[in-house]
Amino acid sequence: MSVSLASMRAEHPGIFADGCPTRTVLDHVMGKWGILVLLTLSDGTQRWGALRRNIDGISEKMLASTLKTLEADGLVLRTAYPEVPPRVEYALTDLGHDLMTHVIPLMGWVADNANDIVGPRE
Amino acid sequence: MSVSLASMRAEHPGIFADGCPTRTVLDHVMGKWGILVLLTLSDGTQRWGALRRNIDGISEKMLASTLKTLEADGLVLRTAYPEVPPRVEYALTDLGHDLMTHVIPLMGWVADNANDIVGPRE
DNA sequence: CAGCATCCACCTCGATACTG
DNA sequence: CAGTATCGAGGTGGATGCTG
Repeated sequence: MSVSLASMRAEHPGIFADGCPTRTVLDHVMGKWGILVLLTLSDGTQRWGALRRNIDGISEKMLASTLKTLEADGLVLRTAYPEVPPRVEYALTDLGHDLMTHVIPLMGWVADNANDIVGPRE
Repeated sequence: MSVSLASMRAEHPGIFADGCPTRTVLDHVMGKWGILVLLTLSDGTQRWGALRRNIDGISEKMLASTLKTLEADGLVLRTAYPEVPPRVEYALTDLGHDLMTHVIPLMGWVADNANDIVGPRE
């Protein structure tokens, strides 16, 4: 495991350069909604409607496109049941869970420190 | 330290809701450039010109506005020396270093897995 | 229920030029 | 060297209405 940008650069030359895959991952995962979707799914499999309700402020359009991107990235698994009415469930893949292993502590830090950062100003 | 979204919600009711400070922090830190600036600064104090060169693809405008936001957030410290020619140095604050403690491992994971995520498709 | 299609307002961002 | 000012294209994302 790398412990600094310099050591990461030593292992992966050109890392984080323009056009590097890491940039794409960053854009997908770190975007406005990506993290919130993944975070919500880290609580367990959920249906479309549940996601929509649990992620405050997200529109159907953004939920759909975010889920599609994350599914294509192999972080989210979509399972549609051929029933009437339709039922579709979303869950994290193993890769997604692995990612959240690192993201959850970060979110914990953000939750603990958000008021110190934003609070004094706004 | 929380280990799940549910436990975070137990500690901080309304966390990650619309308008919650965590949303603002997420937008600042996780934006396209915020993470890259913080990551570059985690290697140590750097001057404006060095940052511009080290962060591939960033424009002067975005570097300026990103630095201003992060400085206002208390994550980055700006020090201007009253010299001719001007010299300005940027460094992480203690809060910034604390944040990067959690971000660096995540970036390591991204570096190791980016090809698995993006590679097969693009 | 779980979406997709369309429209469009905003806002981010890059390019360029200029300043102390 | 370290920025600021201005402009304009393009993308993000919200609102609405419709479908299987």
